[in-house]
Formats: sequence, structure tokens, C-alpha cells
Amino acid sequence: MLIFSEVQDFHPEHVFDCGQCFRWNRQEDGSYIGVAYGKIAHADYDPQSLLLRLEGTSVPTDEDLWKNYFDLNRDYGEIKSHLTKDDEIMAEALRWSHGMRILNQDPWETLISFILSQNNNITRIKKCVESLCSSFGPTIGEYRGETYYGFPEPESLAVLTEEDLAHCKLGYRAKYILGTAAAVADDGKRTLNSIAQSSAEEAHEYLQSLCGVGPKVANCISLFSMGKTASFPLDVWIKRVMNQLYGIAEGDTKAMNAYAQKHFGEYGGIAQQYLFHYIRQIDR
DNA sequence: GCCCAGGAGAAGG
DNA sequence: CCTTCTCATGGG
Repeated sequence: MLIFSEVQDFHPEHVFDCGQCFRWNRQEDGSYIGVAYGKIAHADYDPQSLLLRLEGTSVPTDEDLWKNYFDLNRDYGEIKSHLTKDDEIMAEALRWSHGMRILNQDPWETLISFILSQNNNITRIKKCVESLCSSFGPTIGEYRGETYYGFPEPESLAVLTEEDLAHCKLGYRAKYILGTAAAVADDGKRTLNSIAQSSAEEAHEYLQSLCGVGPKVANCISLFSMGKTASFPLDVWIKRVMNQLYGIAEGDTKAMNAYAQKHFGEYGGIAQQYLFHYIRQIDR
């Protein structure tokens, strides 16, 4: 059990149900159970303290790893005051998403998950990812009567055929998964794990060379698993925000990116996540 | 039956 | 460079 005390700017629903991750599920008591870095994790938050129970086989409670996973080294209060300066829209958005934090997830898992996200909805993305894990990932243990599976390694996916993947119902994205798994397995994850230290431009160049990865997915990967906080993923929801709330012409993606760069700057991705969670809450 | 979902790739200007 | 079409799948 890990206990992080005096954690500010954290709300489980904002963190786990904002669309950045697909393997955390809300429990009746408001806590969340998920799988990350090959561990079954049970997270709970009582104002100020984040409690993390880690289950499964060998459980090294690597405090620094999980502290970084939840991005607890970053001062979100300062970022929020910066973003809300002269921005009433952001101030309103934060009433709905003030406890969101950008998780620092595993690059490989994030890569595959967001290839599956294209032209798809979050409920079904979660089913696709879970199906991949239970079919081709390692069994990592049982917790409260449920069996949990880790994310399959590139080598485990690279040897498959489209027929092997058919029951996962990935649609046309199956061949993207196979292509990208082959490329990453061939490279031994080396480039993928090292470009987090490179510039955002270099990271995007490599990511977009992979099958099924375009500008939007590359931005999600670099934001959610490589610490590139300026990355600004432009999806259908954010295009809606930029048009309807910020008044930018519908479809003018260049102007939307330029606005983000100018007004949100190095925290474009964090701003984007606040707005994403906000528009999805009020649009239902 | 239609439209939509955290889009990308291919084809054609 | 840009625009348009197509690509599985499931839910509303």
C-alpha cells in the first residue's frame, strides 16, 4: 500500500474517466481498479490523500514510479491559474475538471491504445484494449474474484494474423496493430522508449512513421506517455470546443493549433484535457 | 435505415 | 499542398 499525502488538484473521476486511459474502472464506492505497468492497482482518494493498493505477483512498491505515474511532482494549481488568466471559458471548464491530471503511462500500451481510438468511442475502445489483453497478454493475478491481464508485448502481437485478431473486433484497425507491432518488435522498443527524451518534433516524426499513427494519435501518445505537455490533440470534441466556445472557424485546424500554441503554450495538452472532459460532461 | 465515435491512408486534384 | 472517400464495429 502506497499513501501519498497532501495531494492537491486530484479527483479520481477527472483523472480516470477523462479519456486518457482505458484500463481503470470505477467501483461502487468511487474508488478505481486498474492495471498499469503490469500491476493490479486499486486507487482511492479521501480528500488530500491518494491511497494505492498494489496486488498480484511480486509487488515492488516502487514509490517513485507511481508518484510519476500520477504526475504528483507537477504543480497543477499553478498551471490552472496560468490557464485561467484572461480565459473565462477555461475557468468554467475547470469547474468540471479541476481534479484532472495527465498520467505518465507506458509508451507501448499508449501507442496501441490510441491507434485503436481512431474513429471509435471510448466505451468500445476500452473493450478493444481489454480483449487484446485477455487474449494475448500475461495473466498477472486475481483480485476480488476477477482475473487481470497485463498488456501484451510487441513480440506477442507481431506474430499474429488478422484472423487471430478477428474476435477482438478491432475492425480495420487490426492491420494497423500488426504493422506497428512488427515495427516496434523489430526495434526492440528501443526507439519508442528513447524518444521520450527527444524533442516533441522528433517524437512526432517517429510516431507518425508507424502504421495507423497520424497527427492526432501522435499527439495523444506524446502527451500521455512521453511528458510532452505542449502536445495538443485535435479530435472531434476539441474541434467542437474551438469552434463553438472559442469562435474559430469550423474545420480550420491550422487556426485551432495556432490558438492553442499562442494561448496555452507549453501546457497545451493539459488545457486540452480540461476542455475535453468539460465538453463531454455538458454535452450529455 | 441513418449518424456518430479521442482519424488515418489512399486517391485525386 | 489540399480535399474527399473509404475503412469495421457497435450504440443511439
